[in-house]
Amino acid sequence: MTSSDDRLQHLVGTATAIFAERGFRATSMRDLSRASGMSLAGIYHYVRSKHELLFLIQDQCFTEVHAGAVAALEGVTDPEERVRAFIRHHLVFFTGHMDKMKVLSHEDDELEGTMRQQVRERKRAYVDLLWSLLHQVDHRPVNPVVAGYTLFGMMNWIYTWYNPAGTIRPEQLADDVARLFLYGYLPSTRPAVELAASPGG
Amino acid sequence: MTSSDDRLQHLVGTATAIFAERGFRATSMRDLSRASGMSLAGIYHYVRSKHELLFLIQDQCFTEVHAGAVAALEGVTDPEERVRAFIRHHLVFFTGHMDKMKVLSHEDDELEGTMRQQVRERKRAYVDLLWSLLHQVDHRPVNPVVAGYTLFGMMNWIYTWYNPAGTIRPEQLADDVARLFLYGYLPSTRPAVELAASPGG
DNA sequence: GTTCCTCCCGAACGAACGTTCGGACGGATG
DNA sequence: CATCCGTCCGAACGTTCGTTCGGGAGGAAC
Repeated sequence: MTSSDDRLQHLVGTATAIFAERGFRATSMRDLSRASGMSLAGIYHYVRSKHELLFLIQDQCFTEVHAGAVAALEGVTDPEERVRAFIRHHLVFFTGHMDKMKVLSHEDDELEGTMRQQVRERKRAYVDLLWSLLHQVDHRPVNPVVAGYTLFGMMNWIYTWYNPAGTIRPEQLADDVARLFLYGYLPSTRPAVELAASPGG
Repeated sequence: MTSSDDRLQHLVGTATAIFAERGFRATSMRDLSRASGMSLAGIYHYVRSKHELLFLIQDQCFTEVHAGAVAALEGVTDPEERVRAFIRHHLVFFTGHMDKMKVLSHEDDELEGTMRQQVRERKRAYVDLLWSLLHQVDHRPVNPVVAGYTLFGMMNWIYTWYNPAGTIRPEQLADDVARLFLYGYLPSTRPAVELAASPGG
């Protein structure tokens, strides 16, 4: 009888959509009740509090995106290609799950105590993965700490402007960001051909 | 008798600090009353609503940062240098006014109606300024829209990690980000000397 | 001395919030 | 049949919220 688990996941999904649209604080349990079809009190059968709902979203999402990144790196050996693979996976995942990722990015500071700690740990694991990738490519003059946070900024900021229904395809976005981060905005002396010849162009 | 204006600015300053620390929605008017030394009702002598307080912060800050950028560009003619000057100004201003800028970045979607519209216009003017700068440098293969939003992501994300009391100096941060955006993380074939020789190093 | 205006506040208002209480329903168990 | 347990809910509880009300204090105007 997984129907109980299904109901919980339905609730988490509804909460994700509304938290993303309206923000965590601005969303009331009555909003969630209305949108999920459950009664106000019924929600508390599945979840201890409103904060636990946010915790479930963030915990699941970090776990998912971390596992996805690890899988995307499998078999890729060239350090530069590994960075590119990380960026590509992050952005394709992000654009494919905008509401989850917006809740991850925008409601970063709402949890407290144990829940906060556990999400922080999952986040740390994911961030450390990028850190290790960045240290394994040659980066002469740039502070790698600044570079890492800056890359996350490039990628995570998209929840403020990217429209999945628009003309920019996720893979194209991922390639642009990867090229931007690795080679910069100005035309470099590196062969542009090798970049334009990437699959799916 | 500017003492009334002073009191208002004191209030706006207090609100900026608390909104930045706790978030707009999580801050109550009673919090502001306590922190500003004014009575709860007294606040409403200076301000029509809690939202107007947020509006004043955002409106003033966008105006200030836009004017600062225009001033920073004055006399700079080389297109590439103009982009670098914009980045440098944005980051030095940001690191120097972290609370204002956090409120600008994080509480972007809280206003409604006329106030929202006016802040949106000020923001538009500032963003358009960067847009025009980016179009005037050679950027062969990269989508300028993606590049512009990405650059803002690089810069605005710092409110999530940068510690002004830490070891990274604002000017160093600004130079790193500028170099990262223009030339990328990988060592380019451009002379690194010209970058290392920038003033203040 | 009366009126007016600016500045300011204690106290309250109505609404909305997250959460809990007590119990209803239905299938499984003995 | 009685009992129990997982599922679910209407109604309420206590709190906090943004805002308003009615008025006081004090200086300026006439």
